[in-house]
Amino acid sequence: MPKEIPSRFVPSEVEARWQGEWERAGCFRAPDTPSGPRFAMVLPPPNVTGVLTLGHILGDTVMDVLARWHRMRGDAVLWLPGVDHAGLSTQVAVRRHLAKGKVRLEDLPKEEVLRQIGEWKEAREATIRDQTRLAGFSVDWSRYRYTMDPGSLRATREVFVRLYRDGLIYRGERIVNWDPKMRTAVSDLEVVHREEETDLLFLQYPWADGSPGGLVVATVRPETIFGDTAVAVHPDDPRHREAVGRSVRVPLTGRAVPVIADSGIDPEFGNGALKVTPRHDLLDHEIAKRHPEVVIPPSIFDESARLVGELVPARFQGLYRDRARAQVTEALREGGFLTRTQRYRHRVAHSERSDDVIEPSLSMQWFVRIAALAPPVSEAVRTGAIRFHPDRWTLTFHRWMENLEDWCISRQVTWGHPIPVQYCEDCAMEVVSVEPSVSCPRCHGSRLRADPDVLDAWFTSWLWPFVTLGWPEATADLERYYPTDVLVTGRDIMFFWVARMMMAGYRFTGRRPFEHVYFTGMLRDETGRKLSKHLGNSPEPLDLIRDRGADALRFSLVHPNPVDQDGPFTSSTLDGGRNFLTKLWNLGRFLLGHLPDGAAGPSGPPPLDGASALENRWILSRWRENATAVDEALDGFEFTNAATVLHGFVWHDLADRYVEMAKDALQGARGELARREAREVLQFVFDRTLRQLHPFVPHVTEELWHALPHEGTLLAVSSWPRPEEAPLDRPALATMEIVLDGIRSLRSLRTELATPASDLPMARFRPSRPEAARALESQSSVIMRLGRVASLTVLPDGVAAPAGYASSVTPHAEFFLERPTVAAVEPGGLARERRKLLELLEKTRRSLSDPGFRSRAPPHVVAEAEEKASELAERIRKIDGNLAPARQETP
RNA sequence: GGGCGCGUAGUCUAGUGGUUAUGACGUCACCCUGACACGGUGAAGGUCGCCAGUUCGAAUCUGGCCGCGCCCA
Repeated sequence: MPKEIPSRFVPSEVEARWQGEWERAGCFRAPDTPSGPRFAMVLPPPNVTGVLTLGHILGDTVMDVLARWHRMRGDAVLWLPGVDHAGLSTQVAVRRHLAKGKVRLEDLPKEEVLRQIGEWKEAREATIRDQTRLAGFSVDWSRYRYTMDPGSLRATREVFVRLYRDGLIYRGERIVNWDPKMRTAVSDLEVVHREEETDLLFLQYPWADGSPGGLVVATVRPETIFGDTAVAVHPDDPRHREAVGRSVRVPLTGRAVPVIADSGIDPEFGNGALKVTPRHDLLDHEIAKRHPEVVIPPSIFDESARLVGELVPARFQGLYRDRARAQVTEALREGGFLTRTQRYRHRVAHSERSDDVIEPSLSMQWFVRIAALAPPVSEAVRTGAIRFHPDRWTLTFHRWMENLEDWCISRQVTWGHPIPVQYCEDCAMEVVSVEPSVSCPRCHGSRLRADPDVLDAWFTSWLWPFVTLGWPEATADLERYYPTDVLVTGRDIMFFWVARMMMAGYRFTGRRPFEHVYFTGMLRDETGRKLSKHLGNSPEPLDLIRDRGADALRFSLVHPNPVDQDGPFTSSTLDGGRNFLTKLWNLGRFLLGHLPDGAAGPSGPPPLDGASALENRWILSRWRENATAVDEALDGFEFTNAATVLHGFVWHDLADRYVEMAKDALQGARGELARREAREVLQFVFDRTLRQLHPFVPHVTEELWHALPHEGTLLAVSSWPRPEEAPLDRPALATMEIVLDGIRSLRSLRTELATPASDLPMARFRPSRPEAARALESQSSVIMRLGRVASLTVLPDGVAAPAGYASSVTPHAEFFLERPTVAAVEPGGLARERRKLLELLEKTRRSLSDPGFRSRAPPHVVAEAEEKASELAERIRKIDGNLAPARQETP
C-alpha cells in the first residue's frame, strides 16, 4: 500500500495504465452467461470518413456512464463498437484528399479507387480505435464490427432480397435528387435547403399560331427551357383563361408546346404561368403525369449537369449548368424574349455531401416502400414500447412518420455494398438473389450483367442493432442481447437512422431494436455556433485528452451544461471538470494522510449512536440523500443531474463542511475513539462516492481507489452502492442546519466588519428556540473554529447586547460579534436585512388579510403564512433592538 | 407557410401553482490557515421577454404579442 499520493493529479501518468488493466482483466467483454439481468447497447458506428468529434465523445460518454453503471449493478453488459463504411461520405472525403494531389477520383480505375478508399479507411479506423480507448470507453472490442464485413454484406443482401420478394423494393424511373458533382442519386434526407438570391426571369413564349404577343412565364432556371414540354396555368386564373388549350413556342428552339390548366399552379407566383420541364423538376413531373398530352422529353443534362441531347441547340451543347444559365439568359435577351427580371430569394436544394446544387432528374433507381414498414414503428412509439428521451422529440418523430416518401437506395458511386441484382442480357430478367447467380433462372442464359450501382450506406446501418449480434443466424448473442436497451445518438440522424432501424428491427426480427432512445444535444462554442470541422471551431478530442485528461473532458461534457440540450462547450467548461478532479484528488490525499498504516478498506458505515459526533451522523445522512438522488437521476436518464449531485456533494458537503468539521477529530484532538470513528466515516463515504463517480470519471476514481485501502480487485467491477447502507438521521440533518447557520452568520459579520484575518474576536448568541440553544451550545467548539471566533457564549433573554458588538439575526438565533476597532460601526447588512424582511412581512400580511386566501387556500398554507408572519415580525423586532444602540453611537 | 421548442443576475443554467428563485462561470473584497490558489471565506448582482387572463395566490397554467433556435414544405 503506497503511503503517498502525488500532490498533483497528472492524467497522462494514470489514465493509460488503467485502460491497460481493464482490458487485461477483460472486464468489458460481454459475459456469455445465458441468463440473468443484462444490459445491451450498440455504439452508433462512426463514419470511417473521419475521426471522432467532440460530439461523438459526448454520446460515447453517456453510453459509458450507462455501461459502467449497469456493470457495477451486476448486469451482464454488452456495449458493441464498430465503424460505418459511410459510402458516399467516404468517397467524397477521399475525392477531396486526392484533389489536393491534383488527382481526380473519377479518372482512376475502379480498383485504384477502392484501394485508395481502403487505405483511408484503415488509417481512420485506427485513429477512431485510439480515441475510443484513450477516452476510457468500456466497449467490448471482441465484438467489434464493420458495416462492410462479411456478416454485414451477407445480411444486407438478405434484406434486399426479402424486401424485393415482398414487393417492397422496386426499380423505377422517378425524379430523384441528383448530385452532379458526385454523379449519383441521393435520398431526400441527404438534401439541405439553403436560401439564395437569384434573378427571376420573365420570359415571353410567343403564341404558336403566330398571333401577336404571347404568354409570359417566370423562371429562375432559364437553361432548362430546352426541356419544356408545356406551360401550365391555374384553371381559375382569369388572366390566362383564354390561353388554355392554345400552344406557345419555346424560345430559342421554336418548338410548340401546349398551355394546360393545372390546379397545382400558384397564381401568385410570377405571372401565374409555369414552364413545365417534366424531366428536371418534381412538381413539373407530377403535372405531366396528370396530363397525358404533355410528353416526357429526353434529358437535356448529362450526369454532370452539362447541357446535352437532341433538344439542346448546338451553340449550347456541353455547357455546364451555371454557364448555360448565363448564356441562355443572354440569348433570350437578344432574342427579345426577356421582358423583365427581378431579384428573388428562394430556397435551393444542395447535396449534403458535396454541397453541389441538386439537379432533380428523372432517373432509373431502386426504391424501398418504407411506408409499408412504418405501422409497427408508429405503434411502438405510441404505446411506449420505444421511448424517446427527452420525450418532446416524440412529436417530431410522429410527424415525419406520417409523411413517408419511398427511399431511394441506389447510388452511382464506387464505394459500398453492390446491389444484389443481375440483369439477363438475353431475356432482360431482373435476377435478385443473395448469392450471385451464374445463369438466368428464366431463360437459363449465362449472360448475366451485375447492377453497376451500390446501396445507400444507411441500407446497411439500419440493420446495425441485430446484424452486429449475428442476424440472420440465430446466434447466442442475438438470443442474449437483443433487443438492446438504449440507443444514444444525435437527433440529426433521427430520420436517417433511428427511424429506419426501428423499421428494420420490427420487419426482420419482429421486435423493437431498443427500448430507449436518448438524444444528446449539440455542442456550441462561446459565440453560440455549432461546433463543426467546417467552421474550424471544433477542438480535436485527442488534444483535449492530452492536455486535460480524458476524465476532465468526460466530466465537462456532462456537467454543468445539460447533456440533452444544445449548449456551450468552452475552455472554461473544461477547466471546471479539471478543477473538480483536482478537488477529488486532494480529498483522497487528505484521507490517506489521516489513515494509519495497514488500515482496512471500508466495508460498511461504522455504527453510530447518540454519542457520535454530529458531523459524522450528518455526512452519512447527506450521503444517503445524495445517493438516492443519483440513482433517481440515472434511472431517469438525467445524466447532468446525477453529475451535479455528485459534484455538489463532494465539493460542498464532503470537502467544505465535513472535512473541515472533522479535522479536529482526525488529528486526534478529540481522542482515539473519535479519531477512529471519523476515519471510518470518511473512508466509507469517500469509497462509495468514488464508486458513484466511476462511470463518469473512471480513471481518477480507479487510481484513488487503489491508493486507498479497498476491498476488491478493480473499481470497474466493484458493486454500485445502495443508499440504504447508510442511516438517514433526520435530527442530525436539522441540528446541522442550525450549526451551519451560526457559522455562516459569524463569517459574514467578520467580513462586514472587516475583521483582520488573524483576529479571533469574541462572539455571543441568543437562541430563539430551545433546540437552537441545544445545537449551538453542544457544537460551540466547531462553530468557534469554523466561524473563527475566540469564544461563543449565550446572551440571556432580556440582557442587552454589549457595546462594541455588531449583530445578525437569523430564524434560529441572534449572533453578536465583537468589533475589531472602536471606530467600526454596525454594518449596513442588518438594515438591509430589515428592509427585505419588512417587504416580505408586508407581502405575507397582505395575503393573510385577504378573506379569499383564508377561505380558499389549503389550511397548512395559511398556517405556514401565519407562522412566517410572526417569525418575521419577531426578527424585525430583534433587529430593531440591536440596531437602536448602534444608531445612538453613530448619530 | 406549417410544426416543435426556448426567452430566469454579465454568461450558461435549476426550478411543471404557496421557496427570502438554484447552481456554476465571471466580478469585487480579504486570505498562500498543514488536502487542494485548479484553493478558502464573504459580498455584490434578478420588475423570471412584454401584455392580458385564470386563480385567494403565477417564474410556473391559458391566450396574444415581441425576440431567438431547430425541423419540415
